[in-house]
Amino acid sequence: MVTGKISILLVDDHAIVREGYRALLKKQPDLEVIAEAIDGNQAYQQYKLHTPDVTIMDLSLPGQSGVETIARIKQRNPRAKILVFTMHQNPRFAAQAINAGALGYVTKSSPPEVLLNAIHDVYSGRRTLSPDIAQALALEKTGHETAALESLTSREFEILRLLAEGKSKEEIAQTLSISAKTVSNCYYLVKSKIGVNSDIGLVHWAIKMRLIDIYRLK
Amino acid sequence: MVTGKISILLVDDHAIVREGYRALLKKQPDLEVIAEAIDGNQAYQQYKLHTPDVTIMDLSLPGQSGVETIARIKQRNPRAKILVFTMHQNPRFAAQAINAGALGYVTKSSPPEVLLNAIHDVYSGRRTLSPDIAQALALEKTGHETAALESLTSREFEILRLLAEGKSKEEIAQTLSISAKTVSNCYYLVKSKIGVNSDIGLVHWAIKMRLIDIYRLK
DNA sequence: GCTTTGTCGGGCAAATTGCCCGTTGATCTC
DNA sequence: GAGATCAACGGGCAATTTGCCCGACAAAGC
Repeated sequence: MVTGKISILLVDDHAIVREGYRALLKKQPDLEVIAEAIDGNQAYQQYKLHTPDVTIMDLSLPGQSGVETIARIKQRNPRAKILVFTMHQNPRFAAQAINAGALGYVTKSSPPEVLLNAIHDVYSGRRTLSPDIAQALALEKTGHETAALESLTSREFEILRLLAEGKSKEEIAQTLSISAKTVSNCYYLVKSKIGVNSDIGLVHWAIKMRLIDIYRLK
Repeated sequence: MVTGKISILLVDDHAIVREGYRALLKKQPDLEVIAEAIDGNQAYQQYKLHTPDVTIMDLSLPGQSGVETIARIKQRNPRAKILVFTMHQNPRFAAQAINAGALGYVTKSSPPEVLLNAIHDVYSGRRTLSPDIAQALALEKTGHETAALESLTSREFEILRLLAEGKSKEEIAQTLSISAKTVSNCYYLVKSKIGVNSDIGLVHWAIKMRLIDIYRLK
């Protein structure tokens, strides 16, 4: 950048949050917000247009999800530096975002300094997690219910999530291009692995494990 | 107030959002933030201390929920003017908040002017809803979801709740001293009445309708 | 009176589950 | 590089559950 400042693309659908960003970042002489977006598509377009040094992104966006948007941006530019800034304290969300290519993950309940530090970390290519998420991820490893979760293969996990979200086995079979029978078998394995014996138990488990966001259903 | 300004208590657990509020409200000569709180308890204490003209409150707070906090404040001072400002676009949340005593409900995706207008409305004792919520509530009245809920008989309702909580049909049959077959038939009727065709859909529906409290399960 | 409505259950074909199996291909190991 | 392991896939089939029908009975409404 000619200015020597770190250029930032902000992605958040809440006006008040963008207002907060501007107020906060304006005080920082080395940071400059060069563009904003309110959903995943806009974010991608703005990214293409400006190629900012750092993209700060919320995960709950209207339409295309934050995780999908991260993946899209990373596909275009694998060196894109993306910092997730979200209200979700669920370590699974963090894991998903990082897998999709985010370099950092900070929760909105963090103090402003944590965000500012994270921006600099991410700009320098360093991975960064806010303390609450780091702790949650560490604690999650020790819980016994998560033992079950980790025994699931990625395919099982995927199918479990789709089922818990309410997709039918046929829909899943179609979207994944596999037979309904495989979905059914996989479902059976998942239920025995997580120790439930009904669809309803499965949904409860998925909710307790925060695999699905019940407020975003339909 | 001696200042002649509208005094405001801000309740939100996200630092960036409070930052946004300050930046936004600072531009308004007639509004003044006199206190902030990051959870329900603090909100109540600050309310007692300052008795602000208007309390702006998020619903998702750590610990005690926003709705409970509203009720507590209203219990102390029934004339308290509370404006809910939250990300939740679910009209059921709005209905709950209003029942608890909130005077207004604005979503965080609303433009800043909507929030500012709402503050003035609430200060003047007028009920106010952001357009998206007003529309959703209006639609909900006519929507067949609540119609379905009201078409259920008390027995069906009871069985639906037990099922959604994860009880098996045999357990329900035993506790209600009826045959499992009757539970099954009832279940069938309920599903057709509420318009779902799977156990999972039923749980989702029950959650959306707040029939069960998922965080209180086991 | 008579009709409606809620609760209760039987019956039975169709669909689904529970649990087994084998095949493939990738990765790991010795 | 031969052999073991394991994820992903899907077939088979008995046992269960479902979807959707039916009728019985009692209470409430006109």
